Amino acid sequence: MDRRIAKTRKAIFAAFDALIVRTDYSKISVQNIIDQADIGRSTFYEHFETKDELLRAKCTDLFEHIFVPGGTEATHAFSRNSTFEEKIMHILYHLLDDKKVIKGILASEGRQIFLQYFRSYLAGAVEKENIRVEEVPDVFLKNHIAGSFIEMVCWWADCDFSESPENLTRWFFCVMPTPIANL
Amino acid sequence: MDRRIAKTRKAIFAAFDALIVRTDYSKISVQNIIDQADIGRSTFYEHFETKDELLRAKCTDLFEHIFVPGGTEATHAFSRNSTFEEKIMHILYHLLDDKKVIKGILASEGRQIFLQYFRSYLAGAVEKENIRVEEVPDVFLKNHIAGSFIEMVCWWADCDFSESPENLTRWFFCVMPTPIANL
DNA sequence: ACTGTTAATGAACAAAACGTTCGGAAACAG
DNA sequence: CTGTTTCCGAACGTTTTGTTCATTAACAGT
Repeated sequence: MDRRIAKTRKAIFAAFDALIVRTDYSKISVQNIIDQADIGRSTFYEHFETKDELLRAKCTDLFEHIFVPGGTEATHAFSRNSTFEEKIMHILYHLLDDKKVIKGILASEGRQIFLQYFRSYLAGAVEKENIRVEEVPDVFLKNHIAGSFIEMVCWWADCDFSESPENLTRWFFCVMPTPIANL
Repeated sequence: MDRRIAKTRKAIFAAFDALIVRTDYSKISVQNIIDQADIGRSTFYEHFETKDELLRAKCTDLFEHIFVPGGTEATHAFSRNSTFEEKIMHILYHLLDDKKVIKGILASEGRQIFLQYFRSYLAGAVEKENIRVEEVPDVFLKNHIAGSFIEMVCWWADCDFSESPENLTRWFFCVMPTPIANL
């Protein structure tokens, strides 16, 4: 509503993005963000209690865009009736959009918070697919699928996203247990 | 050699263990460790430059015991001629020995450092197995195997290690791509 | 047992980052 | 036009950090 609020938030997020691509998260002080955003000290604290909370807000922002169908943008649609494979690829394409920021976060101490959000959103998505593998408990399997996917993305970021989402998706299904290929 | 050094190091490690099982890593100050270990302030800094370095030393200690065959103790032997499956189980049993500390670390901000060490030791172990899956690059596959294993361990810790290493091992091979079961 | 070396002590210090407060200026909504 | 909300930024107290140093105690080798 109030343009001032939106403006300040935007400036803070932009400042954070600018800093995270070139500085380790742990080395970024609140003052750095304030300077980069060109706002007053108390203003920052009126918006976020801590630096971590800012990162959390950033993650929410990021993953809402990726996982929530009715998001503001319709860049790559996440339609409810797409296959599991299509959903996987959809996520990878989205991550590619913010690759610099994501690589920055993953390479820093912000990684943990980021992965926590990633995992929780991903768990929701995996939950919806009805996947079974004989002799293996469901919770175990779900953790394995979400976990492997996350590990793959981390690996992807490590090598600067230098593989196509198509390749990743194909390989991912190759290393999944046999029953999953048939979806 | 010098008993004083060994004594102090031991006291610091013990203090760290005692604190990590009941306090989040990020909330533990160097002073806390000093108080718990009952040593002088400067003494701590003569042994470790930072709290993180202490955690790293702790991780080295932990994983050397698990992964290096010629370790001081021969509790569970990690013989070179055991199968991949046996090695997996061996690691799980070792982790169980320190479950409280490991759970503490994994639930805190120390998680990242811990996992970094875990990953690097594990990569070495996976490297030695000659594993292939058709159509999938080796580096990808190795990352998948090490990554899945780590995710499994994190999940295990999350549910308080309330599953036997035997079960975990069995399930783990169930969800691995087919060619791996034949080893 | 003697002796030169090394470690432990803890008070004191400077520096950094944090999070809060507050009075005044500017922007907002209706 | 007006009452409300946000922004500003200097100032402040707090916490934690990592270092210094003179003193005391423990050690290893002969």
